[in-house]
Amino acid sequence: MPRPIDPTLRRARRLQIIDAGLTAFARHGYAGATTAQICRIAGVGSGTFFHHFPTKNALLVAILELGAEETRDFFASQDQATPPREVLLGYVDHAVADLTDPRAASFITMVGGLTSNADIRAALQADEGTTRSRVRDVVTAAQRQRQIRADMTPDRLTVWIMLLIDGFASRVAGGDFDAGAEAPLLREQVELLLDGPPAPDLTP
Amino acid sequence: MPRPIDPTLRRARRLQIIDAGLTAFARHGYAGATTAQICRIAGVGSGTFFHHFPTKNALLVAILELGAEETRDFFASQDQATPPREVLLGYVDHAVADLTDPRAASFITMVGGLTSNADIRAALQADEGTTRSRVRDVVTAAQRQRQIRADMTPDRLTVWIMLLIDGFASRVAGGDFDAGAEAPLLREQVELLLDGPPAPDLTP
Amino acid sequence: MPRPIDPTLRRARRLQIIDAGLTAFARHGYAGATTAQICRIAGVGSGTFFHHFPTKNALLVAILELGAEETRDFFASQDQATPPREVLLGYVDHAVADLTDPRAASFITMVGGLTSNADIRAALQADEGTTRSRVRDVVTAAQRQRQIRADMTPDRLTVWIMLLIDGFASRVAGGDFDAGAEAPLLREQVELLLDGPPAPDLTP
Amino acid sequence: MPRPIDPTLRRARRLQIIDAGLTAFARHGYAGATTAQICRIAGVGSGTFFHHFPTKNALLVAILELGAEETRDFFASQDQATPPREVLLGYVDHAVADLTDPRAASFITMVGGLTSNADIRAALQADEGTTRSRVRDVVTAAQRQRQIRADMTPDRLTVWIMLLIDGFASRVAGGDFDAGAEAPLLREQVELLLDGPPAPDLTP
DNA sequence: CATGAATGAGGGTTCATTCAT
DNA sequence: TATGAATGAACCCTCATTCAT
Repeated sequence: MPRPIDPTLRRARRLQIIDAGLTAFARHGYAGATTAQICRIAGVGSGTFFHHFPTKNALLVAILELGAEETRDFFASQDQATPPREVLLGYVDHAVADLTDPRAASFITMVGGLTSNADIRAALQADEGTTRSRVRDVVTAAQRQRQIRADMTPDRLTVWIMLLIDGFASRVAGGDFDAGAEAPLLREQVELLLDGPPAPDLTP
Repeated sequence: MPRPIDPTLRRARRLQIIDAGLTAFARHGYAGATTAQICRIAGVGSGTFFHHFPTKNALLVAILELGAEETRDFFASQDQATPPREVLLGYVDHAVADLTDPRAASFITMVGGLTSNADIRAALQADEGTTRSRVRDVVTAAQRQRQIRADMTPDRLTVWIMLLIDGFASRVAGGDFDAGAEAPLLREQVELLLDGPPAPDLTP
Repeated sequence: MPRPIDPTLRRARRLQIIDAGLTAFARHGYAGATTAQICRIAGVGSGTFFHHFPTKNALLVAILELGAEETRDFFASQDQATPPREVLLGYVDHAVADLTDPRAASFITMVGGLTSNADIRAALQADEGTTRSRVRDVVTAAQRQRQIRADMTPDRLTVWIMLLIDGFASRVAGGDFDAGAEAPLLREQVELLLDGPPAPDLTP
Repeated sequence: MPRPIDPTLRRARRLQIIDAGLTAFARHGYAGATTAQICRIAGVGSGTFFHHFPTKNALLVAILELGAEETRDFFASQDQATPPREVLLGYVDHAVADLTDPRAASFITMVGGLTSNADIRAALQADEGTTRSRVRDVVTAAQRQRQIRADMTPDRLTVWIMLLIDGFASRVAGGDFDAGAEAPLLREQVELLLDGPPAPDLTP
């Protein structure tokens, strides 16, 4: 007899473990988090963990991929008619919304420091690459429509937008910051970046 | 037998190990770096390591304290006559200069994700506190002298300055960034922050 | 609900798993082979495996018993009229024929090193005992009929015959040997054993 | 201050662990023996084990290499004047002497069944190769001096000598055999092999 | 003071076995 | 009956730390 196994259940277990991993990684860093902790948080046995993820590494990669997917979804769901500048600011809001979960902030911050392992590095770059290429496309469009400054390459502007978000995440992770309350200032800061410094007053 | 040990030598060994620790922590994260690696990099035996630092923890704390001391030195060496606004921008430059060492960038980024251990957390907060109180004092002075915007509390402005530096560090650590080349834009962005958005054009 | 299960089918499944076990045990040794490997080779799920064998141990025992049964069958099928010496040499040929399957050679070799587990040891001894008692009976008969040397006890001769077969298996397992090509030499060697060294030439 | 560490001590510890490994491997097979058992037998902590051998694999390899070295030593210490035939029989005696230690017999038997791991396989082949090349050289010399049969290639004769020793080991390991008591018969059987079957009696 | 051998708790991972479907 | 998800004991190995030399 074949197996009437509900794939939804499997998916759910996977997400349960992914969520636990997010918590543990955010709390203790990657190397500092133990699979035992993750299992305890997820409420599963160690065997179950490795039934779903071949290694601890793979769990991290899965988390990153989930994040990349979310990013892709965000950009895919944007109305083509929305002005690119609005899309960029919308992305910032979207990112901030994620950072409302302090675990996400810590996770993002700690993930930045991961360089030792090869396949983690690869996954990180893939994740970054996803975001960056999406953002850069919108930046390029916005420049073409003269909605933002044109004196910086799209790539550079993209990196700076991500810089602001990273810095924001870092502060949220540090706990000296309420993501919600500071969101408007982040938006403002991004707009200042997109507009560039005001032209010097040349009135005689 | 007396100990004619040259305290200079001892200090040198200490710094040698501290430097190795910086390298290893930056490369593998705190938990990921092993004392064996650190010893190898420093060129000392494990026994020597534990002669100078009772604990791996203690090494991290020492590195943080060294950083805090540098920060104190920076502010202590400032000419009282320098306008506070200039001091702030000078601090940003100072921070960027540190980040030219990619190890420093990685270290700072990864240190942000450390929350599990009690005495590390304490050392981190002490380090942060040092910087923050120094910066806040200067911010306060600058506001009093109307050199920067006054619509944000000194604390909030301080955090945001540090946010920009953290974001910068994160991007340097990520490798998509040349600290030297991007420094001017960081300065510009800090100035935009300090000035606030330009008043809307009210000319009739 | 009745169980109209075809016992033939069940027997087939059993053999399928037994065959997979032979392969896996030969390839990785008993402890080194995993039930997962065996299941994969047999093309069944782990649940099915444990439906047929309560234990990995039990599978090994079953394989051994199958071998013992084959041995019993061989001797049972011998024509009573055949001279015992011929039966012995026939048994050697029979054993070599089995060893043409390199899995069998590896299996036999590795099984020799199994001493830790109690019920495995018991099964091994039972298997051995079967062969040994059958061979010994024939040896005894051959001695009585003066077809082979009489200066060794039947038991000792039996062990030495098995020694030659074991050594042969070991070399086949090692891969430096083609069972078919070397079979005649094994036969010759057994005959030398059965005859003993030639009487010294006493001719004046 | 440098280290006055006695390298003899290190060597002794190594041998202590090697001996424990021999015991454990012989008793439970390679995969079946646990590093914990080995440590217990050797009377050292697990850390010490891995201080001396990077892996369990490496321990097995070390044991094999020790054996190969012994074999080399045996042949190196042979007087050049000894007739090659005597050297061969001397080697057989030497091998039997080793097999007096039942652990050695079990170890040799179980090692024959190891094929899964790459570097173990390599070490095994190196070990085998050592013995085989030494034996073959002597066989060749003996043939040249017409001390043994010439109707088999040196390689083939070599393999058959090793076959007899392997079979002997297997029976010692099985416990149905006293190595010392059976040694003469092994010698006899080897001689039968070296001489070949007696020429058929052609006297009319 | 410097060294590295020794330690053992703990970490990631494997695997025989159970059981709901 | 057949399946494979779930389990946790046990495994191999790592690593911070201790201590005799």
